Amino acid sequence: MKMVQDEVRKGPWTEQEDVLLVNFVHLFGDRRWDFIAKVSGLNRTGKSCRLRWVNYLHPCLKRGKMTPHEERLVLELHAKWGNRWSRIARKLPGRTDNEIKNYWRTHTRKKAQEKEQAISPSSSSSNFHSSADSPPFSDEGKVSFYDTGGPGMAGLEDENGYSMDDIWKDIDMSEENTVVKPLSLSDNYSEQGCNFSCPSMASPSWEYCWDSLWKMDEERESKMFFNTNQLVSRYEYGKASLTG
DNA sequence: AACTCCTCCAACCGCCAATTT
DNA sequence: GAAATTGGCGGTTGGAGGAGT
Repeated sequence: MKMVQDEVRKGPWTEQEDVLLVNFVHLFGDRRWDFIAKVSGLNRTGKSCRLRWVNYLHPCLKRGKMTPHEERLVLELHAKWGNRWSRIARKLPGRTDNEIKNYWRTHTRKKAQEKEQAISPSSSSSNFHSSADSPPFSDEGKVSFYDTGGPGMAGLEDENGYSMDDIWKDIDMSEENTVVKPLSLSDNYSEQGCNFSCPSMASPSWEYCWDSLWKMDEERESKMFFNTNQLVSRYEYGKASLTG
C-alpha cells in the first residue's frame, strides 16, 4: 500500500527543504543525489535535489545582474561553443547554466525583436521566427558567428577595458588550472570536516565558498540553525535506516 | 486603479552519457 | 559485456512581479 508521504514532491522548495538539503549535502557531498534524496527524507527526486543545489543553494553562486564583462563573455563563449550552457557556466564563476540560459533566452529574444523592427518596420513576418535558436546579434551581411564559431572578437574591448585577448587568456588559464577531481565519500569526509567542493569554479577557494554561503540573510541563517535539531534527528533516522 | 505585456527565474521533462551492478 | 541505475545537460514551461498603457 502506498502512503501519501511516498509521493514525490514537486514545485517550489520550502525553506525547511532547503535547510535539509544543504545540511545533507554537507554530510554526503554533492554527488550522490539519489542517496541524499532518500536519506534526507525529502520526498524529492535526486534530480530535483541536484538542481536545487546547483541552481540555488550552492555557496559559490553569485546573485544579481550579469556584469558587462560577464555578458560579453557569455556572448563570446556562446559564439564559440553554442548552446553548451554548462560549459559556458564553468567559465563564469558563480553563474549557473540555468542562469546563463535564461539570460540568453531573454536577451536574444529582445535583440531579435529590436532587429526585426530595424530590418522591416512595416513587415510582421520575420526571419527570426525562432529567436532563441537563431541568435540575432550578427551584423547584416555577415555570417552569423553564432553558427560558425564567431568572427573572432579578439582585440575588442569591453566597458571595463577588458579585451577579448584578456578574456581568452583567462579562459585558457582556468582550463589549465581546473582539475576536475572525482569526488568520493572519503574526500567529503576529509579532516576538514564534511566538506563539499566547488568543482565548477575556475579558481575556487573554500574559504570564499563558506564566506558566501553564510552571507544569506540573518533570518534565514537563524532558521537554518534553529532547525539543526530536527536535522540531526532526521539524520540519525536516516543513518539507522541505512545501517539497519 | 486596472489591465496587459514583458522579463526574470525556478523548476520540470526528456534524452543521453557515465557509472555501477 | 549487458542491463540497470544515476547524474548531467539542454530545452521548455509557468508563475511572480515590474513596467507600460
